[in-house]
Amino acid sequence: MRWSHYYIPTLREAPRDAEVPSHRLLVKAGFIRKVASGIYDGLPLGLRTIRKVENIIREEMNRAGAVEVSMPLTIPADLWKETGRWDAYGKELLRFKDRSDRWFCLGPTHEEVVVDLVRKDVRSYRDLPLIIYQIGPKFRDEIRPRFGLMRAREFSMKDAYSFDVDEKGLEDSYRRMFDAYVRIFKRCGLEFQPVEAETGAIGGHFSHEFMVIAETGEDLIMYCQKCGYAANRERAERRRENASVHEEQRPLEKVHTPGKRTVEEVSAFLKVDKNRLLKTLIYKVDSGSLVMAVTAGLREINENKLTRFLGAERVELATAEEIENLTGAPVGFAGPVNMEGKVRIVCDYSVAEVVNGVTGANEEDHHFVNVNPGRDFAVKELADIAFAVSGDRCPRCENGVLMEKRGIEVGHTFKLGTKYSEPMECCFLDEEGNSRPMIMGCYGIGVGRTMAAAVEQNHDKDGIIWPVPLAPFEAVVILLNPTYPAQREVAEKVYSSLSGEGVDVIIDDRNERPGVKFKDSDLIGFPFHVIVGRKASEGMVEVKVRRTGERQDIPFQECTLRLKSMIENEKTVRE
RNA sequence: CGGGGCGUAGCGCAGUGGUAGCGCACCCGCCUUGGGAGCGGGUGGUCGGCCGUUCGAAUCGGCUCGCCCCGACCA
Repeated sequence: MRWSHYYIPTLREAPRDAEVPSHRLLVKAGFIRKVASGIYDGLPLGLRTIRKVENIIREEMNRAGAVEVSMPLTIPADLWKETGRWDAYGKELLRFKDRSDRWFCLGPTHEEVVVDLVRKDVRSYRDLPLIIYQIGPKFRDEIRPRFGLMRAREFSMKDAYSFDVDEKGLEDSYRRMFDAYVRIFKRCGLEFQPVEAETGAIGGHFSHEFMVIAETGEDLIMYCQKCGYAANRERAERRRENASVHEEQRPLEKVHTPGKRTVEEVSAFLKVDKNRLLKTLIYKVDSGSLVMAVTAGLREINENKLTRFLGAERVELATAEEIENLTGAPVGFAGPVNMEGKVRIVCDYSVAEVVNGVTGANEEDHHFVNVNPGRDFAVKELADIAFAVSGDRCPRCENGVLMEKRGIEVGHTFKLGTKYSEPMECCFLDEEGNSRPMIMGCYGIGVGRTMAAAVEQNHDKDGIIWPVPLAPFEAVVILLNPTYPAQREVAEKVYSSLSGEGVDVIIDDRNERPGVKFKDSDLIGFPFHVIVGRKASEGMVEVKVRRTGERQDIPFQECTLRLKSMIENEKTVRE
C-alpha cells in the first residue's frame, strides 16, 4: 500500500470528548470517527485491524469445529416474544415498526434467531452436537455509551451457540469454545485472563469472562497468585478468616447516638474502629419477605452472593417504611440484637471476627456497644455475602491471598441449558425416539472492544504500539526524502521485496517533512519501521522496533529477511 | 434516569451587548528535508437550533437538540 494513495487522516490534536487512551488514539491516528454517540465509522486502518481480529477468531472457531453463518441484524418481534424477552429486555433493545406496522428490533444478541434456525432443520441426535457462529453487527441502545469503542451501541461481535444432547455434551462444547478463546486472545498478542463470572440476565448457571488486563478496565478482577483462582469481583468468593481477635467480652450497653446513622458517623462519634461496627442492611427478597444482612463496617454486601445464598431470584434494599415497620426505628439504627424470630438474619463471615462491636439498637438515636455475636444475638446463618477485597483469603487454596487488578471484558462464555430451546421448542429425537430440548451454550467476543483493549494495553506517550497480529500494517517503509533518487530507489526496492514476501507493508511516500512521517508512524503504531534516509546512498537502511525504540542500521538487502523473522517470531503463539 | 460540564472554521481554543478572532490543518508561491520547519499570500463559520428581550445578541432570558464525564444500570 502506498500512503500517498491511501486514506489516513491523522489529527494533531485529539477531540476533547475522547478521554481514555484507546478512544483518543484510535481517533487521533485515523482508525475511527464518531458518527453519533456510541456509533462509529471504521476508517481504512481501523477496518484492517478489525479484519485481523475477525480472521483470527474465524480460524480458531473453524478449528474448534464451529460453522459460520450470517444472521440478520433486524429481527421480527415474534421471535423475541416466544422467549418472553420482548417484554423482559428493557430499553437496551431498540424496537421499531416497519411500513406495515409490524414490530421489529435490532438484535443485541441472537439466541432467538439461532434457535429458530436450528429448530427448523435439526431433528435428530445424529445431527448434534452443533456449534454455529457468526461475526457481525449488534445493536444495544446502551444507557450510557462511553470510552469510544469500549462501550459502543453499534458494534461488531462474534457470537457462537452450541447445541448438545445432554449436559455432558455441553461440557465438551463449552470446553472447546473456552480453549478456542484462549488461543484467540493469545494469537492476538494480548495479556488476558479468563475469570469466573456472574451469568447476568442472559441466564444459565456457569460462565467465564475473558479479561484483557488494563488499568483503565471497567471490571475488577480478584485473583490468587498461588493457585491461579480468578474471578470478577461480582463473583469472587473468599475463605473465612481464622478468628484472631482475643479480647475479653464486655457487658452489652445501650448508648445515645443522636442522628448518627452511617458507619462513618457512628465510628467517629463513638471513636471506635469502623470494622467493629456491624453494618445491618434490610433486603426485600423476591418482592416478598425481608431479610437482615449483617456485615462488618468496612465490608460491602454483595447482592449477587446474597441472592444466591438465599436461593432467590432477586433482592433489593427495603424501603424506609418497611425498615421502620420491621425494626421500630428509622433507617440507620437497625441491628440484629433482639431481632431473633422477627426476621431472617444472615451474617457475613466478617461478623464472626467482631468482638465488642457496635450495632443499631432498633431504636431511634441509639446503638448498642460491646455487642458480641453469638452472645447478644444468635448467628444461625454465617455465609460469604460480602464483596471480596485485596488481602482476603483465597477460596480455593490453603494459604493463598486475593489480589485485585483491572480488566476489560472482551469475551464471555455461558452455559445456557434449555433457557431458550425449551420455550422455543428446539428439540431433537434421541436414540429411543423421545423428543428432548437441546442443551445450549453461548459464547461472545467483542471485536471492536478487542481492538480498543489492545490499544489500552499497548500504547505510550507517542501513540499506539500494535501487537504484530493486529497491526493494520506489520511494517512501514519511511521514505524520508522522496526527492532524492537514491532514497526513492532503495525504499521502493525494500517495499516491493517486503510485499513480495507477504509482509503487510505500507510505504510512506508522501511529500512531507521527516518529522511528520516519524510522528505519524509512531502514532499509528506500526510494529516495525524501515527508515530510508541519508545512508540510502550507501545501501543502508535503519530498522526501528516501535515497542522498544531499538534501532539498527542494516544493508537494505537484508531487510526483508530480518523483518520476516521478527514478524514470525511475534506471531507465534507461545503455549 | 439523577448530578456536573460543554456546543464559536476540519481539530484545539479565545471572545460578558456595538460589524467574528487565534493556533494548527487546508489552498497558492518561495524555501526546506533525520522528529509535527520558516516566510509571504489565501479559502473557510446562519457562533447547535427555535422563540424572546434590545436600536443592536456569539454575549441576556426561555425552550429545545446534540455531545462528554460521574452515578444508577448493563449478554
